[in-house]
Formats: sequence, structure tokens, C-alpha cells
Amino acid sequence: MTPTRTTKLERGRGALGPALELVHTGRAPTRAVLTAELGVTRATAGAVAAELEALGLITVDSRPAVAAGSQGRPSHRLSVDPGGPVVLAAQVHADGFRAALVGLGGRIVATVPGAVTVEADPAQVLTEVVGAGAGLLRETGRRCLGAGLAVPSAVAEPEGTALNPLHLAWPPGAPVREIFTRCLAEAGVTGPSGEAPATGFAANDVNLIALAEHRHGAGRGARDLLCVATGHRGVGGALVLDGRLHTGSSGLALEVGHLTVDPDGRPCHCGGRGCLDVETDPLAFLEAAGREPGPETGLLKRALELLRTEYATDPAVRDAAHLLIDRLGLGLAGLVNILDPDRIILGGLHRALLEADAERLRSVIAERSLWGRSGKVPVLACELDYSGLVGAAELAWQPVLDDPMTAARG
Amino acid sequence: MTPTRTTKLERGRGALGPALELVHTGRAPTRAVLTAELGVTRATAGAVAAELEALGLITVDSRPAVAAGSQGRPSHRLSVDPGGPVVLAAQVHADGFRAALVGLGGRIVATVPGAVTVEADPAQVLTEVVGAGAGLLRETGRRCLGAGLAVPSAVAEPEGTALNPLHLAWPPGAPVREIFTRCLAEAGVTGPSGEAPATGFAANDVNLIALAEHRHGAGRGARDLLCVATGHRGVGGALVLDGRLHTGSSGLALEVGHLTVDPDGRPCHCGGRGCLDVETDPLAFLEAAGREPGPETGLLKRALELLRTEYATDPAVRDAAHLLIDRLGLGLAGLVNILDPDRIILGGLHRALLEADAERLRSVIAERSLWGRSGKVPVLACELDYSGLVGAAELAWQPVLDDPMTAARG
DNA sequence: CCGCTTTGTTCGTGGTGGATACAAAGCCAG
DNA sequence: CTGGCTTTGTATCCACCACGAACAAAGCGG
Repeated sequence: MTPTRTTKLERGRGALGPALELVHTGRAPTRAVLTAELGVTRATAGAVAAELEALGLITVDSRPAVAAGSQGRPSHRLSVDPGGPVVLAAQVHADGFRAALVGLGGRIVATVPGAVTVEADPAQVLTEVVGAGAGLLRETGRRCLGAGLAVPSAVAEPEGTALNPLHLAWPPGAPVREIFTRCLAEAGVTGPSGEAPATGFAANDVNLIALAEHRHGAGRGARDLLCVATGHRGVGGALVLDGRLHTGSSGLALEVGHLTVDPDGRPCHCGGRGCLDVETDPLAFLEAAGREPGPETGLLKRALELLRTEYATDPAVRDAAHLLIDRLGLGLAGLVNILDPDRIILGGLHRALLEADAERLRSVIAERSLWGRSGKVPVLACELDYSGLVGAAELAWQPVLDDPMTAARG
Repeated sequence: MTPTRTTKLERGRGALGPALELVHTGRAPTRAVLTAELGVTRATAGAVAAELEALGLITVDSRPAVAAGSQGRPSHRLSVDPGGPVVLAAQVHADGFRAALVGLGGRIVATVPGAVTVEADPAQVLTEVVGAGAGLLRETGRRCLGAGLAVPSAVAEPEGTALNPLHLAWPPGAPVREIFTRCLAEAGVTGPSGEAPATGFAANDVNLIALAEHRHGAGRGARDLLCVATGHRGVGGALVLDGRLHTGSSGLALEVGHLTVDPDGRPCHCGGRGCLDVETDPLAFLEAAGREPGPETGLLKRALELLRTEYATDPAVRDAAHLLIDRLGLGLAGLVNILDPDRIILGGLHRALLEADAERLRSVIAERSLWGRSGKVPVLACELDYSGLVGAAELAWQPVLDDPMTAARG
């Protein structure tokens, strides 16, 4: 009889999730590092790595890469399996959408843009989106373990409804997660089990930018990461605490747009005056620079273009940028006082403002935050392409990271 | 030979901490409930309860209490051991201090107030404080497992320094935790091991109020608890996330005092105008009511007294209260938009304002927070006596809750 | 080629908690 | 009062996971 004893492959379940997360985020390039990061013995790390390899999630390469230079036996290299399973990720925005297949490590395997008519309702849009994603799955033949969606709206939890879908002809309160999940089922997209139809995840795009940057971009290693970004209109925020998105008790945390940054500023629909939302978004910049803002769509692109090309030459543009930097700094200082992050990353127009005059922004923050504390808070630019998309993928990967054994067994 | 097999008492280490926390917070009155809450089998829960009893932390009473009414075998009652070990807790404030011995469950076993001269430096004050606590320990003969201190100041982590000790003649940046620990060592106060000198914990008093209320008071069961409270001057905030204090990356989170709540308000030392800090504290109330504020110490008491006695009779007092309620509501709405708590509790003057006109406060919050969400956020009054003291004790109990086996073995 | 260092692997062990069967302690119906 | 019924506590066995120790492997340098 063959022995029925537990095989080595079945060992190491408990540390499986943390180990996969370390490889996924690039913090465990070798098995030796994995051993140290997990705080386990070499034996355990070996079993865990072998199991993840058997699940088809990572590859273990025993050949030394570049002769690390240190003495002793070279450690096996760990990396995400480039041919492993993927998740379906999608981002919807005012101008259309983009669907993608994303592997572990935030690698975009395949991606395709799409357009939708402005008047399309959520079901129409998401059918298109999921159709595009399913097309990519067919073309590539990859195994799919889940699906995530980024929307330009606050998403209420646990309902999964989009409360204020900006610039989309969606009814406020549309149950996007439910619709997304239904579209996935209709398209036959598989989920964590590998077979059952996928449960869709959906979240606000800025939240997902923060998540992606935390794991694969400018936020790596931060414990309390604050992300602030603009789209075409308005300002969004997100906070990652201890590696997890902080969405608050109903998913609506970090609505940072209505901090007062100019007591004499213009009125805001929220009832206040001089809110961050209306004082530091692309529209505010274009108006402050004395330009004709033009149509709603493309506001962000035009603002970025103006800042890039004429900041150095046109005093009106420079003054407008400085005005926005000052107001943004005030808002960020307020957030520093409340949240005390150890890193801030900026996206959209705010990122461009940071790059235009980082010193000015940092000094405003330092000046208006208590005890000069934030003088020490690094303020960085988002660095990932398609971070919303990658963040949506992170959402879908999460069940696999939490329990690789049951979520990824094939 | 006696068998060297593992005894039952040595089992169940992993679930020990969560189990103690459940009994400590009153969420596990019986062993059956403990089983359900822990999500383990009855066997495991039994082993865990037996171990905690053997450690002298809880008592297991097999006699049915009041005939629960339901059928089936009555479950053993679990409770904190009233004769068990204690921690030394102390709170320093403008008028003096209070030292206490606090058992599990937030029970104050013994307490004594103390006075200090206004000019006393931290070492003098804490020597007095620890002396008073050590006296209580001698009188009662209780075993001491740690010590915690509440101070009316932001406390920077990980340094443990008091940045802005209000109304105390302490130098900003005083290393209170270090001084506290030294005083404990000099007084021979024992710590978690039961023998080694205790490491002192110190934190901001509002943070500790939030922690205490979360575990034993109005915040029980909340997942994201926001606490806002006034002392004599200024406004403090605190946030408890998933049962843990959120102090931010450097301990300085929830400095909520400088949210703008009145664009036309008075200037604040922070550089802004109309900050929550200067618009809703006791001094602001007394001035708004047209009263002579008088000396710094006792401001809170006089404000509370005025509100209690003349709110119903003096229109000036009522108008002042309404003004402060409106401003407080604006500030709380801002915090709701950023933090999305599922409960808010108010202390000090803010608590009294809530009790004066809860409806007005709730409607202001609902009006100025996005999507009417906060209309559903309960706003409650702090309900514990000496919550700062109890919170300081929670800080000291934490190592025991995290690992009862090593922290409490006698 | 032989030490030296570091890494991977095999094998045994221990502690943790699950499953099961059984005993105990209450209520209720007869 | 006695025999179901229900729920809780307990004893025993066992699966699992990670640790420790010993050994093998793979590089470097003399």
C-alpha cells in the first residue's frame, strides 16, 4: 500500500497567505528572504514555497541569478508565475472603460480599452466591460480567479452601490457590484474556486489607486498611506492602514473633498465655502489660470497639458498653480492632523502640482500642520500606470492572498 | 514515572488572548457564549477557560445563576476574578491627579486623588502619582501587572513624549513615558511578568477615554468609534478601529481641533480661522453666553454648570449653546466624511451640549455630511466615570490580553 | 581539494485545536 | 418521580502545522 501519511505538499497552510503576499508585493525575492520575513524556519518556508509552486502561483528557480556576491549557498529565486492564473480587472471612467487581465505582482497581462455612449446605464456598460474582459480571457486562455471593478464613485458597503457616479448617466445608488456579478455570471467568468462563477468586487477608483500604489508603487512599505487624487472634477482620498484599505464602517471614508481650504472661497454644493473639492480640481485650475474650461470630459487632460506646457512661461498659469498648491497644502495639512499618515501620495492634477513645485507644497503642509510633524511626512507622486486597474485586480486577488489553498486549487 | 504528556492546562494557548478579551469586555458571560464567540469547539473553550482560571484571571462558576429560562444544561458562568491582579492607572489633569488600581473588566478597585503645585515639573508630579499608586498597592496587597498613565497632551510615538501638556508647567516634549517608567522602577511597581519592574504606558487622555468607552461604556460593539471631547481648553479626538486605538504613524492622529467650523470665526494660533478648537471649547461657550470666563482652571466645570442651570432660563445661554452645537455639528460632519465611523461619543462640554439638544446636533451633522449618511450614525454621550483612568488601565492590560500565558503567570 | 558559510531537505516531535462519543444537568410530560 | 429532550461539559483520539536538529548541497577562497 502507498502510505497515506500527509504529503509534504499539504503542509504549511497557515503561512501560505502571508508568503504569497510577500512574493506578490516583491518583498520576498528569494527563499532566504522569505524565511526571514515570515519569521519561520527554513523547513517551513521551503514547504510553503513548494506548495505555492504546486498551486501554479509562483515559480521557484534554483539557478542562481547574478551571483549575489555574498558567500554561502545562493538562495532560490522566487517570482510570480508569469503564466499563472489571472484576474479580470476593469476601470470605468467618464470617457469609456478599460478591461484587463492582471496576474500576481500587479502585472498587466492583456488590456483593451472600450468606449460607451454617455447615456448608457450601468447594466449596458458593465455588459460591455465584462464582454471585453471575457474576450481577453478567451484569447489568452488564462485561468481566471476573480474580478474587480474600479468606478468613479463612492461605493457604499456592504451594499456595493455607487452613490455619486460622476459623469456617468448612472442613477445614484446603482447596485454596481450586483450588476457586475450578474454580468460575470452571464459571461461565464470563473472565480476563486476556479469553477464557480466569480463574485465581482467593486470599489471607488481612488481607493484602488491607493491600494495598488501601496502594494506595487510609491506606497510600498508605508504603514499608514494617504492618497489624494483628482479626476476630471472633484477630489478623492483613500487610506491604507496596515496593508488594508480603510473604507470606514459604510465604505464612505476619506471623502476629503469638503475640507475647508479657503474661508473666502466659492460656494460648494455641500453647503460650505472654499471646499478642497471645488478649489483644487482641474476646473478650478483652468479658471484660476484664466482659461476657458470647455466641456466636462477632458478637463483633467487639458489642465495637465496647460500646467506642463505653460507653467514655466505664463505667469498666470504659475500663479494659478501656486494658488492651488497652497490650498492643497492646507487640505493635506488638515488630513495630516487627523490621520497622521507616514506617507502621502498624490495622483491626477495634484500629482502634477507636486511635480511643479514640491518645495512649496511641502512647506505649506509643514506650516499648517501641528508640531511641524508633517515636515517629515514624505509627499510622493503616484508612479504606476493604470493604477486603478491594478487596484481593482488587487481586490479580486485578495481571497487568493487570504487563502491560496482553497482559492487557487486547480 | 508520572507521564510527561502535555497536561490539559497547557492547551489552548492560541485562543487564550481573545478569550480573555471577551470576558474582560463582558461579551462572554458564560462558557457557551465564549464557545460561540471564539468559533471553537466546546472542548477548546473549556480548556481555555480552565487555563484562564488557573492563571487567576477569571472565575468559572458552575452553579447556575438565575435559571436562564432556556432549556438544556445551564452553562458555567464566566467572570473576571474580583480578587485577581490589578494594574496601576493614573490620570494627570490641570487640577491635580488621580491614581487607582484597576482590575480586569474596568473595575476600579481602589482610587485616590492627589494635588500638585501648578509649577511642578513632570518628574515631581509623576513621583507623587506613582507614590500614591504604590501606596494603594501596599494597602490592598494586590498583585500588579502593569501601569498606565493618561495625560492632557498629545503623546508622540514611539518616543512617548508629551508635546503640548495643557495647563501643566511641563516643557513641551517632556519624555513622560520614560519618566513614568523610572518612577515605577524607583517605587518597585511590578509589571507583566509579575516580578520585573513595570514598563509604563502613557497616552493622551481623550484617546484613553475612547478606549475605555469602547470596551466598557457607550462604545461597546462599535467597530469604528469616534470620540470627541473637551477639557478645560481645546478639543481632542480619538478613533478606535477594530478594537484598537488608531494613533497614526507617530501617535498624533485625531488632532481634530483645527477643522474649520466657522469661516468668519476668530483667529487660531494654528494660523487658521474659526477652528473647532477655539469655537467649541468651554471658554468659547462662556464668552458666547456673555459671561466672564475667569481663570483657566475650572473653565470646564463653570461651563457645565452654566449650561445645566441656565440653559432653560437664560436666552443668552441657550443661544450660545445652539451656536456651539451648530459649530460642533459642522466639525463632526467633517469627521464623518473623512472617517466614516459607525458611532460617535462625546465627552466634556460636548457631551453636555448633546444632552442639551441632541436633535439639533444630529440634524446639523446629517445636513452637512455627504449622502445623509451620518443621519444614521448614532451620537452618544460618554457613560463611564473616570474613563480616562480606566483607559489608562486598558493600556496596561493590553500585554496581558495579548498573551495571558506569559504576562500573567504567577 | 579542503574548509567555511549559507541554504535546502529530511525526519522526528510537540503543541494546538477539531471531531466524536459520552456524561452531566437542567426542563417537561406523563 | 421517572424517562425523554435539549444543551453543556469532558475525555480521547487524531490531523495539522511549524519547530529543531542533523545532514546534504552549492557557492567562495585559500
